[in-house]
Amino acid sequence: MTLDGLPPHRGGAEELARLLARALLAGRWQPGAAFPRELDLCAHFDVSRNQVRNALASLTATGLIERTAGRGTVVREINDWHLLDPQMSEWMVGLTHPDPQLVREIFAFRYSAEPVVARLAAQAVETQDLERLESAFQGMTRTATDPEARSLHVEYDVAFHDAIYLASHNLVWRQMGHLLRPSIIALIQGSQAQVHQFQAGLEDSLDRHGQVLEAIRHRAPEAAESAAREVLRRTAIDLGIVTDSPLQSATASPADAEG
Amino acid sequence: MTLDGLPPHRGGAEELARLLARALLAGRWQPGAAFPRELDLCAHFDVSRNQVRNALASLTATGLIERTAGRGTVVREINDWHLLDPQMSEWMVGLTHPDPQLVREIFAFRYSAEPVVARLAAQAVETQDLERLESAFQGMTRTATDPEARSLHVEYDVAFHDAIYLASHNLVWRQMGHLLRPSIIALIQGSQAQVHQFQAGLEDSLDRHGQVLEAIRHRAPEAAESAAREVLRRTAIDLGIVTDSPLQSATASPADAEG
DNA sequence: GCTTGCTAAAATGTCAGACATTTAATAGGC
DNA sequence: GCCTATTAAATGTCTGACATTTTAGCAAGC
Repeated sequence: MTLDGLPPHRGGAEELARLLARALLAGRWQPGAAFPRELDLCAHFDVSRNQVRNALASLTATGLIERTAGRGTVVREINDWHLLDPQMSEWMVGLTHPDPQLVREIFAFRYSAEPVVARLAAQAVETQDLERLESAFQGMTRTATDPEARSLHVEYDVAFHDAIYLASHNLVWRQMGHLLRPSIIALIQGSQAQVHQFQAGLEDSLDRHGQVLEAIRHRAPEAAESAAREVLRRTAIDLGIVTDSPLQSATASPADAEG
Repeated sequence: MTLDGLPPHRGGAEELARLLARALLAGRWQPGAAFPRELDLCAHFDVSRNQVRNALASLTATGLIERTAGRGTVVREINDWHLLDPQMSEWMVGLTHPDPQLVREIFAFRYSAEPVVARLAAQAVETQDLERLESAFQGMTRTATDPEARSLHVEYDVAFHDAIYLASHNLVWRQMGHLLRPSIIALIQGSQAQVHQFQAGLEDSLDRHGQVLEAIRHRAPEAAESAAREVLRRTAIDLGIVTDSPLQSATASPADAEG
């Protein structure tokens, strides 16, 4: 596979890295396949070798590619990707055709993790966290009825979930807020077709979010945990993931992913 | 703070990055403080600017430092560290004096997450996963009685827990196996003093690990979840973390970390 | 025929020096 | 006193040459 069709780029090595990363995330190269050589990239994008090397260094750090002196650059398989790297999340945002498997896997993770995080949040929450949660929730409410403000609504949605992770007051958990962004964005893109249905579901979704907020406000761990689970059930529907126990369906049949 | 006392290094930029990272992890510089300039590092370690820049690029990617053209390099605070980056875990291994807060935070995470992962593992486990688990458990058993083989025992311990994460068959969860290594290593180092007590506790620990294995083998999610929790309770004791509800104590008092 | 070893090619890795850009401090003019 | 140019200091970038690692090919020798 060559570089044909990849758009030109303006700006530094970051832009180039983003470009290549998104091509990789979209599955443009098979795992194990050879990645273009440095000089070819220099020629194709008309940039210095320095920029190419910096960009490739980022891709290496996120586990997308593997480089060996003398042999060249090869594309790594999806199991080796550092999905928890914030950089990776940035690259995923706005991906026009995200890998459906990736969306499912990330959601399955959230479905199992987020209730626990909500429980922790209810135990550790402080004033500042509540302010964040309330602000985000109010933003969601305000932008719910206006179809024009959908992208803004998504931002508040991300902020709300991120606030839950932050409220856990754990150094590790709070880093995972990044994962929300691509996941929620994918949600919004997937449901572009059925807007009416979307509007109907929004009320339900909003209500469930509110219950999480209330549970955390009252420092009720059990309630927060189950309320968060309810939110994610709603999200599963919107994502088009099988409605009953999406967790099972997403994790119990990876036999073909063993290689 | 200068570079005085940092040992010389032989070998590439990776070694240099490791050296600097461990100094940062050990708290040699205060958050927000200025990090040495490129040319100073070149002079002190007698390496090319290229190597220094490559090393600093790694530190930037893991969120340890922040660089700005013209201003210089500053040390970031612990909240911004990418604790989930595999690179970071590598750097942490064998840290002689790990930050106690860090150990507590990582353990608090494991305490909340690992039971859920064990539950998933019991649902998604396959033959290959069971083989990994059994192999690791047998290794733990074999090396339990011999005080000489303690470091080997730790390796099997890490392998056992990693196998649980792998058995979840989720792309996100399975990446977190890295977090185990520094956590478990810290455990072994912390209990170096009371060896007798250690030997006594080992039997208990081993027994609890075995119950997790059995629960997963029988595909019993509930049992796996509570068995995993029991393992971590034992670990909490060995880590010297407060025995009752370590989760609370580790997360409910971060008021001083707010800045 | 098989192995061994040398050689050459191709790829990534490293170096050194000059130059560009960004930022902050400083001096001067009004 | 405020605004603006100048200067210094730091990181960022470019370029060309060279080093190192890996692979493949080919040839000599058993």
